Amino acid sequence: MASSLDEVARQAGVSPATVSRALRGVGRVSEATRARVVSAAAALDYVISPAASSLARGTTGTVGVVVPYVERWFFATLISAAERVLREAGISVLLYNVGDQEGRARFFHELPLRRRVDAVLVLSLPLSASEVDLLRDLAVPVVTVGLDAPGTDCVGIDDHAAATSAMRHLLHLGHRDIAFIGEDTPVPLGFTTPLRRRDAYRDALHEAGIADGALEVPGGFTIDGGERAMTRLLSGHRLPTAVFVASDEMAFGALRALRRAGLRPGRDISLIGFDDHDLADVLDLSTVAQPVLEQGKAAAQILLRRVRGDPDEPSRTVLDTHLVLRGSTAPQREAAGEHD
Amino acid sequence: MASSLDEVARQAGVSPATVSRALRGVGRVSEATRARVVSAAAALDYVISPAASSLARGTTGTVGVVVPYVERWFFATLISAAERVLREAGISVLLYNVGDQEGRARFFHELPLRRRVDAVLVLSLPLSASEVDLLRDLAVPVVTVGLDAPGTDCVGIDDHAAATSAMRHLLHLGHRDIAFIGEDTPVPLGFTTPLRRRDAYRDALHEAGIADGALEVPGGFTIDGGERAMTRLLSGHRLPTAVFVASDEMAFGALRALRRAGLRPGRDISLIGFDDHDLADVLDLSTVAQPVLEQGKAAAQILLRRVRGDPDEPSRTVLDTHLVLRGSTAPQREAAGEHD
DNA sequence: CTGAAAGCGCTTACAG
DNA sequence: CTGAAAGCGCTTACAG
Repeated sequence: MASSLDEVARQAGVSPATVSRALRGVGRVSEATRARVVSAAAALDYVISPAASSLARGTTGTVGVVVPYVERWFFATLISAAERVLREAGISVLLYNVGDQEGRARFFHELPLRRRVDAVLVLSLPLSASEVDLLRDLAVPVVTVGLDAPGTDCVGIDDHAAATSAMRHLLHLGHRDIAFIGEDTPVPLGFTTPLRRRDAYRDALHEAGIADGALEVPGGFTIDGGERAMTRLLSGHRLPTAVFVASDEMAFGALRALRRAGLRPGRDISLIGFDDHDLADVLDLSTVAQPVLEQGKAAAQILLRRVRGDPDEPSRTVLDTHLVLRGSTAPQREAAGEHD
Repeated sequence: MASSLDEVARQAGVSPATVSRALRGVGRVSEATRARVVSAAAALDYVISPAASSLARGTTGTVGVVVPYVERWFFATLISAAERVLREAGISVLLYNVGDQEGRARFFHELPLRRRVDAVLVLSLPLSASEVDLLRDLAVPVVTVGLDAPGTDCVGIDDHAAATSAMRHLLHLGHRDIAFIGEDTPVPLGFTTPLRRRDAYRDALHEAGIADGALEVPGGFTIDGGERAMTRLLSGHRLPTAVFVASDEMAFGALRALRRAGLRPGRDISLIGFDDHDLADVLDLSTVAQPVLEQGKAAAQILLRRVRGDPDEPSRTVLDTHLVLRGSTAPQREAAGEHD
């Protein structure tokens, strides 16, 4: 097995150059010759050597996909959508999962992508300015999802508008005592998602004339973090009647905290999440739906265009979101919820 | 940028061969020479060309990870664990997500892995006999998780024993009318997981003297499939008092069906799943926990050993499972549940 | 310890 | 339309 192009050439009675052309469909090759080459290649079970081809051509037919947490639904779904588009285009996907600090530091230090890929897809991996520079030094197209990295093609949603719709929903239900579970730790440049959702929370309160009522708790965008945040809210001196949680997974954790406290979402306290996770429906969680598959797909398609040489200016693609109302949000009850 | 080994050689005043040796730490190179080479490489920001190196050496420093559904928690978690081990060992991971029929057919037809990887990791992708052969033709080590593919290193759990523990739990609680949601469609060779869990279900009933009480519904291992299956059970002429669901995600769907029917898990009907999904706790679902991260990690470590030339016979690694009891299972109530 | 040389398996102008 | 030749950037016996 593993016969070479030269063997195919010998078998077909032509030169290696002709085999190369015939098999890739480039240059002028007579139909008869092409047929001979193709059947010789088939007979020998010939497979091109990607390394040799890559060395000679200078491109790799491979892209790098960088992601912080494959194991989380959001990222796994993005990967799934992107990988599909790329695979169907005959492009291989190198996966780098670098959510933890050291993994990420090492990734940017060693940059295993160097000379290995034709393009890079960064999926909601917070990037510092110097990290953006490092990626740019790769000298290949970079497409990002959920970031604002200068010089890259950006795919995302309007986080502020989406979060605002969640807040308006709660306000329309009569809630005025609304808490926010999100992230307030300083985040790397360009990863504005948590901040935008928080700003929308603040702005909505402000707009409703209850700006001084802001109650924000960090949840770290994990299930456990969401649970801790909600537990903190439950043990605070002021119990909100509703909570806007910046991600569904944090909201799942919050639901667990409620269950443990014997409280029923919707009835005792309203909860709205963000994402429309696969399981939001199972948990009866109201949420802001964002098109995750579509974002992964769009990003991959842009990447394909870039790999094929599209010279346009960096693009910005903003996809739509919408509210999905379920049992976890309900009108504020007249009597209850007044703790202060 | 992208300087070559030759430039480093010139800069360091040595031959390319010496640079190659010095940088990779093979062969005899004097300390002084090595230092000169290293600093020249650093000064030139030299990065080896993977393609050239791979072509010259015949290995790729890359492994292929094949998986049916990245977007599902179980697979995403396996990937995460395996990718980490491999990345930390300096090995790149090519991801192939081929759950759908066509994608999978095309994958095995084109075998994009050929000449591209040093080894393959197959994560719970049902393989037919001919597919196993195709992988073997790759002539690289193959490690599998959750399969019984001959000639490969297998990592997994004892599905029969694990499922038996779930059944025993239900039987101990006094349930005798126990249904099973799993998969009964013919599955490809070697993917015995669904069958083993089903067999354990049947065997347990048999052992308990209620063999004629088997009630099996297919759920396709998806959330929606689980919901449909449970809905079917709920509309059947015989309502079980407990259900063993062969995966947590199907159980989540089943929970949704229960909620829609106004039934409460644990009180009205007992439910036990399989996996201990991240969200099983949030949903208060009793389940059989299997060590997913550990399986991914173990598989990757075996893969590493193989890549490094371990000539041992194919190995079989079986990891432990354990019951996790939560609110979705409860004792059979004396009066209720008698429908037939 | 170090270098010259061949070779890994393709691709691509350049001729014809 | 087809071929000879150089080149892509490493690695590895083989000498010394």
